[in-house]
Amino acid sequence: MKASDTLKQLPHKTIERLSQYRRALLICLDNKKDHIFSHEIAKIQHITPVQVRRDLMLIGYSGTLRKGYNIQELIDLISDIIDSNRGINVAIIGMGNLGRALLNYFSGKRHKLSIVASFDINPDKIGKSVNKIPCYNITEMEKVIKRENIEIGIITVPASQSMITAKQLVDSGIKGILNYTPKPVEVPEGVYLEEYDMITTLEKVSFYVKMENERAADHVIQRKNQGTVASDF
Amino acid sequence: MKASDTLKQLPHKTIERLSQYRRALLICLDNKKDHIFSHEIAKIQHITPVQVRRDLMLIGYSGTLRKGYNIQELIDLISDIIDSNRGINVAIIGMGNLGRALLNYFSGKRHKLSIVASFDINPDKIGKSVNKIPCYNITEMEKVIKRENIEIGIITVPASQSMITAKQLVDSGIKGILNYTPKPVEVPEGVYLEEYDMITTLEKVSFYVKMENERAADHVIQRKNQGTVASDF
DNA sequence: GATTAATTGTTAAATTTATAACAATGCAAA
DNA sequence: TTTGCATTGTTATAAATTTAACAATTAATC
Repeated sequence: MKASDTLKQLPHKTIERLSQYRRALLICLDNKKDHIFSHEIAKIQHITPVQVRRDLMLIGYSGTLRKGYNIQELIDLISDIIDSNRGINVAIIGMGNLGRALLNYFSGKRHKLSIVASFDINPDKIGKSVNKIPCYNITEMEKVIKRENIEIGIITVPASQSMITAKQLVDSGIKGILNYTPKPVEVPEGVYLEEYDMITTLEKVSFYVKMENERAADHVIQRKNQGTVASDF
Repeated sequence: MKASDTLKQLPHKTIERLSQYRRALLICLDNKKDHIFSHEIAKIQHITPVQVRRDLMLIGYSGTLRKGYNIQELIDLISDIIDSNRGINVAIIGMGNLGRALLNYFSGKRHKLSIVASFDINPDKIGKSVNKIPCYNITEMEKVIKRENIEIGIITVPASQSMITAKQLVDSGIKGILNYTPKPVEVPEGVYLEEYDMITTLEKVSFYVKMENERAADHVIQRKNQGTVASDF
């Protein structure tokens, strides 16, 4: 089995963490250190050192005993694995606040992942540029996507438009879609889809805060009961 | 064991899906149907019907055989589970594009989860309102958080400020933090933290698109090789 | 009224993911 | 130089999550 085959079987969670390791390592580069221990990476990412070592084992990277991992080497290896050699072009559909936020956020962050176009229906936006990325009319989607060799589309239109937008993207030959609207879309086999709705994350935080509140309240009740029992003596 | 204890042990993934089910069900409410099958929910969420049924089993909800689940009942039950009775107040720290996007996105969406304040350091923003939510100076954070009984903070400041912001939130007595910056933060025990970096999701899509491209290229090579072999005869 | 097909609810099995255990190694201190 | 200790790499175990299997049941059809 080729090395590339092994990489194809990397656990999904490992892929996510590799992206996060690289991000953390890029920040570490500034700090004049050239090596980092598994427990240091782990601390940053709120996970265990074992998990870090196991992930690195899976991608075949070896550190130096009692010295840790070479930061630059590790960044390069992770980049080899998760980046595409020739680079991948991305478009954002919907230049509202979220679209602009993503555009600012990504601009120039990754060599191999470039946002090269945005789309909107608002005439005030069409024809202008944000961060040097031109905004096209949505009606030109297929033409631009093919011309610019765009493979990934990020959907940040209003929820009511998410499905039609996904269909347009698919019809334009897109390979992957990242949907930020709260309305799930459907894509045919062969198009990779990631749904990401921000309300779910907030509701999850809310749930665990609620749980913690209730747990704390229960403890108060228990202490009160104990107190009552004790005073009976 | 009390029913509430069972709920405390709901798998994390089930919590996330419950939030998503509710969102989907709320959309379905419009469509004049009053019942929905597990396979219909599953289709919307890109998961299997079994998973849906199993999640609903865990929260103790029973549907009607061959008729499905009552949409309104199910919405109400999920709300009972994931919402806090008395409601939870939320603040957004950082009124850039992302902060504004989240504010617009959430406004009025959930009864029990209200964004009640935002913070920034830009004098042009302080004192004004977006979607009727006032923007305060970050220096007033502790005062406002205590006065407004804010329990959750969403961090959308520039990455360089994420750590100091998290510390301020913790010092103000926050219970949960949702960090949207690419720089992980640290919080003490008892504060629930969810990191969400948008670049990880995009890089994951990118990785699987790359893999699919390589797989397709491999197939072409295989076909070519087969062709070559065949032509030898 | 009997039969068929579809759907739920639940237990069991499989898969995925995370953690623990520990041998091997080599740096640092004695 | 030797000893102790921290750290890696890896296998084994455990936990979490998903999927499968299937009995039970009821609505619709014949």
